[in-house]
Amino acid sequence: MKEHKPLSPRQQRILEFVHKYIRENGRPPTIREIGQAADIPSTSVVNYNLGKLEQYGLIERESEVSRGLRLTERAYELLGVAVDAVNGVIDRLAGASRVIRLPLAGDIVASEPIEVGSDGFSTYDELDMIEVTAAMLQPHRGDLYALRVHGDSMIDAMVNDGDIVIMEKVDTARDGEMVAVWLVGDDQTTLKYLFRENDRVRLQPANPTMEPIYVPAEKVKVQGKVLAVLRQLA
Amino acid sequence: MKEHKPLSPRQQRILEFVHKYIRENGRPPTIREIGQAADIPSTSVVNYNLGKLEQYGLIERESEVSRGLRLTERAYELLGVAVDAVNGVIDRLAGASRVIRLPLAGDIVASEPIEVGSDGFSTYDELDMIEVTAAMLQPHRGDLYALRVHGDSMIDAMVNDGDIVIMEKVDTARDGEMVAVWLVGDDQTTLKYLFRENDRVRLQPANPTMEPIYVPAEKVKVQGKVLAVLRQLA
DNA sequence: ATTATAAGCGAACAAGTGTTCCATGTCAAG
DNA sequence: CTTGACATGGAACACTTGTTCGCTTATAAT
Repeated sequence: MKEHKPLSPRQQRILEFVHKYIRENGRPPTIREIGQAADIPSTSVVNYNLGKLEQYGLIERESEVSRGLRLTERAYELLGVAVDAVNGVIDRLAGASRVIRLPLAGDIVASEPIEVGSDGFSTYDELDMIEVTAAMLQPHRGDLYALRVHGDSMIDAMVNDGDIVIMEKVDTARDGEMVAVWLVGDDQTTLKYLFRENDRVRLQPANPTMEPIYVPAEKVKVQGKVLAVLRQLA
Repeated sequence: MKEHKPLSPRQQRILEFVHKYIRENGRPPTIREIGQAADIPSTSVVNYNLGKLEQYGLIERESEVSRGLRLTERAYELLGVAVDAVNGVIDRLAGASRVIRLPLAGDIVASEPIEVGSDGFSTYDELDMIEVTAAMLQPHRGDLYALRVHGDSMIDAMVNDGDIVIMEKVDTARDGEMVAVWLVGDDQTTLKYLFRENDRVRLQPANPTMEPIYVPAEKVKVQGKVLAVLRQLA
């Protein structure tokens, strides 16, 4: 029978961190990552405490292997996650609609109009999908798709190179909505807030320090409505 | 659109091995373990082929991190595990939650430092939670939390009033990472890319048309690392 | 046949990560 | 108060693991 003593606060923190790290990163943490998370400045103290957790049967270690650490069944019981895990899975399966998968339909660059298929994107390779939580998106009628921004030309829209823009496939928009428009004659796609003023259109940049542009209405082709912008930092 | 070519036999073997190894070991394999399993005697050939799989969107890698490798959704689908038994589904869901709930810990404004609870955000109202898909986030060690931007002061970070910033609670950062820093003396929070240069810090705006600022290192307090920016359009 | 590109390979190097050493501090038992 | 067990911490070391270099071979395109 393995020894079973109360865990020290540090050991408790280590165990919880390891569990969370594995769940969120798909691999165990390093000694140094554990030390940082548990406020232990010395790798030897982390090693010592891991030795204790191993002695208590809560973890298994592999010698001289990077990330050679795993939680045992006993650890999961101690952490109370067996039941939580099942409930979590049921919750997630039931709530599957909370994640929406969208086709990453291509790039958006200033010098080209947005090209999308006319049949609901079924022509796209289904493997290029983006997942977003439903809460990120407004109610919408048109099909949704995602575009990745290519280049610095969308800076006035507060959109960076590499950002992902979630679009609704519409060709009309209400005043105040942010849209992707193709400017006929200028041969340019731009993302701006759209306002109709008599027979021209005011296109208002998202950056409040920048001035709007005014374009004859017939030169503005709405190509989609912007619902969200997603930016991952490398 | 990501390149999508038929996988070479070696790439197929690598992918299958990686999947099996993760399932059976609870962590990704090393370059050398992959080489041994796929009969590839050279780590640079393994590295080359992993680069190809990454290019095809089948894996994600992390530079200079041991076992810094993960399979993407696309890879799981290509491997045909989406139609596997419930066990497989639970395995995937338990192993990599697709939705992560984060506390919306408050606002970020230029004139105040970021204030976060010291006890893992348990003090926050559970109704103020943000959900993001796991794919949006880099692997991380610190706790995560979300802040809503208040005001126009983050424009140089390409972040708008009302945007949500996903933060990792760290107080140190590597060069090139985007961080929230409190500038002592200036009484200002700013979001910028951080680079150390001798005894001062270069803070580089996200907007490529803007110039960096240089600050003595002791006046820079890192308050968190920016992992993602989410923007909902009204 | 030639050329360009893709893929392969061994070796060295760089960086990450686990282990060990040694000294010090804390605490409980006697 | 002393002693022994336990825990801590910094530093160095040993080893693991990822990346790069320079070259060769294979394959596809012309």
